[in-house]
Amino acid sequence: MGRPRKYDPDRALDRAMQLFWARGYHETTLSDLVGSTGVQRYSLYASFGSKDALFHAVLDHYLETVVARLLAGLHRKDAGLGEVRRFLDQVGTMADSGAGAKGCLICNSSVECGDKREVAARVARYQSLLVDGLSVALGNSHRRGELRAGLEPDEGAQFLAGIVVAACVLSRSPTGSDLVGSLLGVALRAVTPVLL
Amino acid sequence: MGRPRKYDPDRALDRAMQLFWARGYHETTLSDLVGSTGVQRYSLYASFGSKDALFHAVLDHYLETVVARLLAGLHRKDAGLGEVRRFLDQVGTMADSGAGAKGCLICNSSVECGDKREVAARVARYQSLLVDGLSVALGNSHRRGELRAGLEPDEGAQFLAGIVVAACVLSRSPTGSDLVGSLLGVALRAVTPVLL
DNA sequence: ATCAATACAGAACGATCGTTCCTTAATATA
DNA sequence: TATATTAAGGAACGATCGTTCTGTATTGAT
Repeated sequence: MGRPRKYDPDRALDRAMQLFWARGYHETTLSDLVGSTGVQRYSLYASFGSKDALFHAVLDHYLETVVARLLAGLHRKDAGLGEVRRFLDQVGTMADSGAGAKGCLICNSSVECGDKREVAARVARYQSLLVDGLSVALGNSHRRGELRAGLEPDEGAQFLAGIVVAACVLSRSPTGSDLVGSLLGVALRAVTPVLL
Repeated sequence: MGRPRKYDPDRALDRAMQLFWARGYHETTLSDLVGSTGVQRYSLYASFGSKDALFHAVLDHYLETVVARLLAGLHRKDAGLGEVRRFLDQVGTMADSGAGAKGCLICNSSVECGDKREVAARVARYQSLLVDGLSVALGNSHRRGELRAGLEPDEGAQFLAGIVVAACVLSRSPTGSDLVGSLLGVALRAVTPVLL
């Protein structure tokens, strides 16, 4: 009953995500969101409650779409070093996307407002998704003898998770993105056997 | 001539640095700075010009004090793998400093407002200081045969610079700081010879 | 056709931001 | 001692922030 809404909330959520991703939480204003989504202020509040609540919804949306898609390969039961390599390649490609690289929304938000409980929870979830996926893949690799000698799968997973975070952060700065190639290359070699 | 100022500008700069470091640019207000430095608004403007200008001065101050002290060992002419190890140990200690870990002011600022020219310039300077210092040390190590076979010094320097950035970023989140140990440990092993 | 319910559109709100003005106090110099 | 100069202290400014209110339009149900 009542007048039907003229906009698609999911579409608005996606546009809001792009904005927060590119500009960060503080530099994204309600006016920006209104302009980019085409949804009026009041309607945004009716749908999401507040700027903070919208931001949290955006973080969840990011986890469910961008992160899930990126980690899909790693969470396969039989994932191995091949999936790890493909995953790192994807990260490298994102970092190489030029001057407009936005990095990772979760990593950015962790630095910018990680002291807020609701954000910290999403950051924790992101990190555990990342570490767990890598851990599964490296565990399989370990059993198959594809892993660097002396490297525990969990240790390698924590290491590579850190590498990914670094790649995301570095990709946001013009001078930093030059480092991503070496970072990912050496990291991958560090987990693969010497004779492979 | 004229009334002498009651405060020490350098002391104020240092207090301002602590505040920006802990809270970031956007969440640090002029009122916060007045409260923490004990210097009145007008005097802050007289000394530094604006919030932005103060922030840039703070970044320079950070580079000249915190970063310079941290990199001092690496920039010694005869620096080698020992200095690299000590440097990474210091980074790890900073990351382990508990829940109140602030990470690195430059890395934080790069993520939060790296799109501003004045900030990007400091970020670039930071990254080149880091890479150059590591490059010198790894170059010496290479000549002494202390470096992992097949690893170019410059490539290793870029790799380790990325590791440092990751450690700084991860140290700001409670769940991330758990990863720093593995990150630094595996990274150090990745640049040292297998039989060492 | 009428009514209840919902959304739209935009004005307007209080709070807070960075910044500046104004008065008073304190010093160096003449 | 008188004066010029600079800083302190605090009120006040315009702008912009996130948020809410008001009136109108548009639908489903009775």
